[in-house]
Amino acid sequence: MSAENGYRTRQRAAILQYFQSHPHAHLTAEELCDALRADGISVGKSTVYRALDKLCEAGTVRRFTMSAGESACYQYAGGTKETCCTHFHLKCLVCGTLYHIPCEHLDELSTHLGIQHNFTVDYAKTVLYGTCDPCRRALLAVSKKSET
Amino acid sequence: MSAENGYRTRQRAAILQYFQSHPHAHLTAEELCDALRADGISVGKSTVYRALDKLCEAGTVRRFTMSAGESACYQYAGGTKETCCTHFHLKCLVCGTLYHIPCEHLDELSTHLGIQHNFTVDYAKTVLYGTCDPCRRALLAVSKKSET
DNA sequence: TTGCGTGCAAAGGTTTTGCATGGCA
DNA sequence: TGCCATGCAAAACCTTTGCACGCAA
Repeated sequence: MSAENGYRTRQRAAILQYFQSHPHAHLTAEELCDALRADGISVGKSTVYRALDKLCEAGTVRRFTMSAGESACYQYAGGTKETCCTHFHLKCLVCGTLYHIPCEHLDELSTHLGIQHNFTVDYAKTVLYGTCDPCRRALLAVSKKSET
Repeated sequence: MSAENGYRTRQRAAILQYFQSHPHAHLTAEELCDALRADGISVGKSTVYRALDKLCEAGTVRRFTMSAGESACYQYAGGTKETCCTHFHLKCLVCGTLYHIPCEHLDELSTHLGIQHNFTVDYAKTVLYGTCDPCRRALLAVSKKSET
């Protein structure tokens, strides 16, 4: 369709470069704005949103939505679409950490869904929510404390 | 904690009854508002939000978040907490339909994640996104058409 | 009678849009 | 030169909150 993504500007280059040098960062539009400013490159908020939209369309960046009303988080999806599109993501609801899980079991799941349920899972948009090990332990510790 | 959910009012009764008579509906707060008005029961928007919050807390209703900026969707979760908390949900990104998939394969998945990856999946908050069969076919048809 | 529930309006937050200017090609 | 990108401000959007009044218990 459109191999051309438009003009190459200072702002877009900065945003792309930020993601490339922080491939595991997942941050909101505002946080990205701040990070860029910290790097000495001031970019308007609207520009950040517009650039993120384009990057999402191109598949370069992925957008995660937690709960409505909160900011969406963006993360680098790799130059090649394979980096984060061939495995599932686990997001801890407590600490917010995003875990990348390339696992055969999960591949089987999507195959199963495709064959048995006629549903094509979009790895790029799907995030499994739950609680990671460190946080579960921490929660248990807290709940024991409060049992006075 | 609180077996008592407060007063029983005309508005709350109407909302609960709506969900009970439309157990598979998943709609936004605004849509619920409109549906109630159509039934002859006018309920203020804030009241709907407040009631939905309570129902979510109680586990009677679940809240789905699609993408940031869009409205959250609410759906009846049944009187017993088990109805929708023991299986996964598939949401079609094209038509928006929510599919309930109680499937052994998916149970295995969560067991696997718990044992192998120390991650506790929250069924209530996790939705797998993708494309359902009818929509995939429709998309294929469209893309063939545009190949002039 | 007490105090929660309601509804309106206003505030809060994130994201989008309009428009004049600036920069890429 | 032409056109897209930028950035500011304002708008749009969903949701929450403040406050006076009404209704359940």
